[in-house]
Formats: sequence, structure tokens, C-alpha cells
Amino acid sequence: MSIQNGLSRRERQILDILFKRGRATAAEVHADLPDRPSNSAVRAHLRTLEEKGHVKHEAEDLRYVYSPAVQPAKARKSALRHVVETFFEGSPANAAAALLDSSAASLTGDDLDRLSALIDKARREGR
Amino acid sequence: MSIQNGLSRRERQILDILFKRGRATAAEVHADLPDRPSNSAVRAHLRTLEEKGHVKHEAEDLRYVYSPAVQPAKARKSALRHVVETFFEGSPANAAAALLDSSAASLTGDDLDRLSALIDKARREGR
DNA sequence: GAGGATCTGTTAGTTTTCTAGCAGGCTGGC
DNA sequence: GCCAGCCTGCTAGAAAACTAACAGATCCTC
Repeated sequence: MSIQNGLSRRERQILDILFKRGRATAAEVHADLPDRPSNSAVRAHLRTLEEKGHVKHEAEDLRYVYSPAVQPAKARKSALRHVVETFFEGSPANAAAALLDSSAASLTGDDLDRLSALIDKARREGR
Repeated sequence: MSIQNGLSRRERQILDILFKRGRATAAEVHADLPDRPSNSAVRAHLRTLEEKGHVKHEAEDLRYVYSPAVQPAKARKSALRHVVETFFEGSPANAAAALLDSSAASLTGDDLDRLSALIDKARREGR
């Protein structure tokens, strides 16, 4: 189950923006939201998200800067697991293949080397 | 932007189940939902999703069998793109690496061969 | 030190989501 | 026929999400 599963539509959008940017003020989040709600509404949501423990803030010269409360690594893993579960029958290999297949053109030589290395590593460990 | 972004919490949960199972009756969707709403509520949501065009149904001896209205391939791509965007700075390679890294143990030899082949292919085309 | 700009918190109201319950149709067994 | 079981559609009310507007605080400029 995804980490974002108990959240409302708006809360999820806001949390996504925070994951994407790492950290952001209420105004920045507001600017990134698709259908331009009121700034006040965004702030209210940020406070709610903080209450629920999904977000934290620190004061930075007079304004609040928000960031996700979970470690990025954990969030990434959770997001991937959810996609693999619901769209790839639980097979990470299928997901990885789809990823490679649809982005083949944009991968650099370094990317490919890195992925090859990971595969070799898995091969050695799996033996 | 994810295909599921305009949906409410429940609708998203329901749609996820349909993607996971491919097709399902209202009762099956109901059984898979985490916090057990009423069967009637689930049916209402399915009808709403159908109105919005996210889901379609066909009658199968007296009951409705629902399935996602978009092709699975498109849904998969969209889901991956969204995760890559919001959690991996838009880099499919990073996402693929995370996938390989965290699932290395469960990958079979065949999986690894297939992925190697994809990487080789990308290498040839990218040259 | 008054006015403006920018931020937060709170309040109260609207809108949407979410839900249970009931009515009606079809099927199969008694 | 008639009852039980399962399904759909509908309706109305509760709950939650969402929002605008206002009030207070701080900083900067004139």
C-alpha cells in the first residue's frame, strides 16, 4: 500500500510537489499546483499534512519551509513498490524492463554502464 | 501528471484494484478494499468512475464486470512517468537502478538476461 | 511611526466525497 | 407461485475536504 493512500486529492498533489522539490514554501507549493487554489487553502493543507505527520517545517527568516517528513529513500521505495504491485503484477523485473524500454533513447552511456554493473552484481549474488 | 490525479481517495483505491486485477465485479473490488466500506458505496463509486470515463463495465450473466477504460500499457507508462518525475528527478535510469537494487535478490536468471538484452539494445541504438 | 508587503493562524461556510438504506429486477429451489 | 439470495439504481444524509476572508505579527521604506 502506498504511503500516500490515506490522503485526499489535494494533499497528495501537495505532497508530490514537496517530494519533487525537496523543500518549498507555501507560496512555492501554491505556484506549482495545477488549478490554482487559494494560497490560504494551500497553507491549511500544509498544516493538516504536518498534523498527520507527513510533512515538517522549519522557520527560515520569517517564513516556513516545508519538506516531507519521511526520508526520500523510503518514499522512493514505497512509491516504486506500489507501482510494481498495481501495474506490474508484483514483478520488479517487468517494471524495470518497461522503464528501460520506454526511455532507451534518453539513456547515456554512463547510465547503461551503471545498470549493467547492477545486473552483474545481482548475478553474482544470486548464484 | 498522473492519470489518477483528479480522483478522490476512494476512487483511486478502487481504480488501483481494477488495474491490479484487470477486471473485477463490485463484490470483488469491495473485498479488496482496505477499510471495508459498504458494498453499496463501492457500487456508487464504480458508477461515478464510469461516468468520468475511467472505467467501463460489461454485463456477465446478470452482474457487471468492471475494468479500467485505458489500455494497461498506457496506464503503466503513465504511472511510471509520474513516479520518475516526482521521486527520481525525471531520470528513468535512477528509477531503474533503485528497482534493481532493492529487488536484486528476487530476480531470476531469466530476468537478468532479459534486462541485459535491453541494455545492449539501448547501447547499440544510442551509438 | 504610518503604510505597505508578506507571512502565519483561525474561523466559518460551501462543496465534494462517502456512505447506508431502500426499491426493484432476475434466478433458482422448494 | 413464492421465498431467499444476489445484483443494480437511486436518494438523502453524514463526514470530510476545500476554500475565502479576516486578524495578528514582522519587516522594510518613506
